[in-house]
Amino acid sequence: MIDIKLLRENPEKIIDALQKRGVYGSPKNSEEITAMPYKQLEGMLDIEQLLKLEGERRTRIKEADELKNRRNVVSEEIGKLKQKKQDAAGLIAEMKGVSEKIKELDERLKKIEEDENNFLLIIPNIPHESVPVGKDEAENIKTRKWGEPGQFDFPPLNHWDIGEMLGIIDFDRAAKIAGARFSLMKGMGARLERALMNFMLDTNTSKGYKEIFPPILVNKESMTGTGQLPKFESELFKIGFTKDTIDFLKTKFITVQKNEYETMIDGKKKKEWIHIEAELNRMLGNELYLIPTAEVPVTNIHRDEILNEADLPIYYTAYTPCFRREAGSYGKDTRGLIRQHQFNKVEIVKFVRPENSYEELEKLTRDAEDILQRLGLPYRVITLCTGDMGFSSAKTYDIEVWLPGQDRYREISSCSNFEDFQARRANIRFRREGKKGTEFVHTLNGSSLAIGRTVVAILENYQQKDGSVLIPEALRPYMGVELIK
RNA sequence: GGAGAGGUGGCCGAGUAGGUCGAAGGCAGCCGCCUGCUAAGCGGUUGUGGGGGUAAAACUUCACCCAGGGUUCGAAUCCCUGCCUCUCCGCCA
Repeated sequence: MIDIKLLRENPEKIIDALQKRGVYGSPKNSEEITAMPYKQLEGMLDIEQLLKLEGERRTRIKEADELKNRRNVVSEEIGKLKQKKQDAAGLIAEMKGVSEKIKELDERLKKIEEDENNFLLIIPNIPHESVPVGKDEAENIKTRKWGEPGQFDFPPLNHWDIGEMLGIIDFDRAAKIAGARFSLMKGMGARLERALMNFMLDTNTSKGYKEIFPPILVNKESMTGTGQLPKFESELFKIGFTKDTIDFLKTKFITVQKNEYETMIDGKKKKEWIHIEAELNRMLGNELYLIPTAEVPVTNIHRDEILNEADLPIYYTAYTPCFRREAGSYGKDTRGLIRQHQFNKVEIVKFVRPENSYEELEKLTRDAEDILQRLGLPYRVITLCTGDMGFSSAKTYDIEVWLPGQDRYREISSCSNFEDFQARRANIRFRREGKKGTEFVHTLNGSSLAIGRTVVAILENYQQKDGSVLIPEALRPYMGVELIK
């Protein structure tokens, strides 16, 4: 979330950021924004509208606070009068009116704050000044390269062919069990997943990352904290009813907010009441989401906490399965392990002081690269441009691994500094030694690495002419074999 | 799933026949004093967020005693709903 004070004082900075990301402008439905800011999800962000909301918010606060002050003062007087057994009927009558007025104002204020907050939640982060300005992935910058793509004296195969030939990946049965974009790993394939997970976790913990094994179902607050919600709900798997279903039911029942029905209790007919809208909201509030990345539960470990300066930096690493709907990528990567609804990943997450978060981003990226180096997989590092960066990120490096079967580099890790964007949403603060007040921490994370894609890289880079696959040396202790054949 | 108990400031812990409670007391922390040093002792001080105010402070005001509603002139205190924790019974990996 962006800082509302920054918006107030330097709106041009926010506008500039949105322009660089290509999402600034007046939406067509501007008259609807106040009521439903999320209607802008696919469109442009009209900052002037937001400023108007903010101005109104402050006016209303002033009005309500003055009345509340009056109520507090007079109520105390009434108390004193009553103790002295004196008459206070006049004051009480007056306060009755004041309280009603306050209630009215508070309701309006609440609505304004909801609208404003909903708006703030869909504004992306401000890119760091070092991020190249560009409109899409074509303008990303190749930052560095490690290793050279290997030369093969035979035509290298795709990983799915290798996997099926070796009998270690079974896509057909995975489709039978679950559907498209799922995989079934068998024998040395399953073993390879497990080996990579342990190898990555061991490597990270040896560098001081604390190992975490978090819940993989999380609530709405956690998803909002890291930025997946409200904007990217369609990317997530959800347990229970979806928002669409609830919204549909609401439109059906909205005219009958209170329903009476008969029920049998102890053999007697009894009338009961139910608030349908309240019930639906409650159902929606109880939903859980499958995590798309360990970033979500791990970053939310410290949600609503005030950390000590001495606790920072905090380094975590976590293995989790990850779940993604991959809506809107129907034609892409339909074969193989590249794009799955469920995949494994080892993640690293950092909570740091603001002044060294960029230094920490470099270190974090190097730590992710180190895994690839130890596995002997050639890669390059890409600095994403403003138009290609994720919603929550201020700066992102993608690491792309060389895949001979596809004759190209493919993303295997994404390392980002979110600055205080997530910390503000998730309310993660720290207190400086000897200073009053609190500050938001900076959060960072990166994959180290996506395990499924690492399997792809190993199969394709280490394939042999006879169809077998050599195991990288660093992995042999975990695999127990040197070769899959 | 059934029965009961409870959720108060960094921690412990008062406060439930509603009124001056942001909240007694203790611990921890901070600042002084004292002491050769440490400890003990003495005095003072210490929450978060929003609004106004300021160059920044000072200052001022509102809100916050799990969350959301309600009753009331007024709620930590009363009522409803939800969430969480604990104990017992049942069930279960």
